[in-house]
Amino acid sequence: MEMVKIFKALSDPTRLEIVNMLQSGERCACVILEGVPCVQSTLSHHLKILVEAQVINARRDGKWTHYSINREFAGKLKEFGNNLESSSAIEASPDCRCMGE
Amino acid sequence: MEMVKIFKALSDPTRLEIVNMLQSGERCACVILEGVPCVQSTLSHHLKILVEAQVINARRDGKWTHYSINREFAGKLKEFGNNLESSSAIEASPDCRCMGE
DNA sequence: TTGATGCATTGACTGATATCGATATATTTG
DNA sequence: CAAATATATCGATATCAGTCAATGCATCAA
Repeated sequence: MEMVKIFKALSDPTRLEIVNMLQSGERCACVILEGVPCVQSTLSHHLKILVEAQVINARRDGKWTHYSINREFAGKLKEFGNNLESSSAIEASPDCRCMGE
Repeated sequence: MEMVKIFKALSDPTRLEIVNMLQSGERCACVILEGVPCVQSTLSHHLKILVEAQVINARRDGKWTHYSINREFAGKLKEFGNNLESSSAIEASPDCRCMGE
């Protein structure tokens, strides 16, 4: 269920764009806003979803909030990919019911 | 946009369950149905979304259709995770407008 | 060819989600 | 304190997505 929340957070073009933007380092919301095709309130909403899914971190600094990629999230996603890659090597389906007929 | 489609496909509990199921090898739809809390028509819908996102492969074999993890997808996801992990090491935000003030 | 089986498609319903404008809150500056 | 700035929240709306029952369409077996 945790991974569902992560994938849901990533399943929006604007939010994925935000994540890409943060790949070059921490950014505050006002700078992110300049690179995203929506108004401030919508951006705030997207950022909240990304934070709640623990995809990104929020760091409050006075007037500004700075956002960055969450390392643990990056690790989880990599692990998920690794597991998939090894399992996709399995071609047979020994215990598929259909096979026994 | 391709990754958005992939993440959208993975952002549903039932579909993620299907992907997990396929980690132990290829399965036909009738077997997948047994491990999933929905009726056959709904399952068919979910499988279609996963196939269209190229998350899984469909292999028709007479009456049955067998599904398996798509290797290329697994690679893409791993790569995405790798990129994130390296970029998340960057703590500074040298070109954030807010920093210069 | 007829009936049974596996899977796909359609249509209707419902709940979730993205979006925006307006407004609120918090912080800094004068 | 008042004005300005950065961000968050709220309320409304419109579109999207998940679910099911019913039905369609192949394929296989008798």
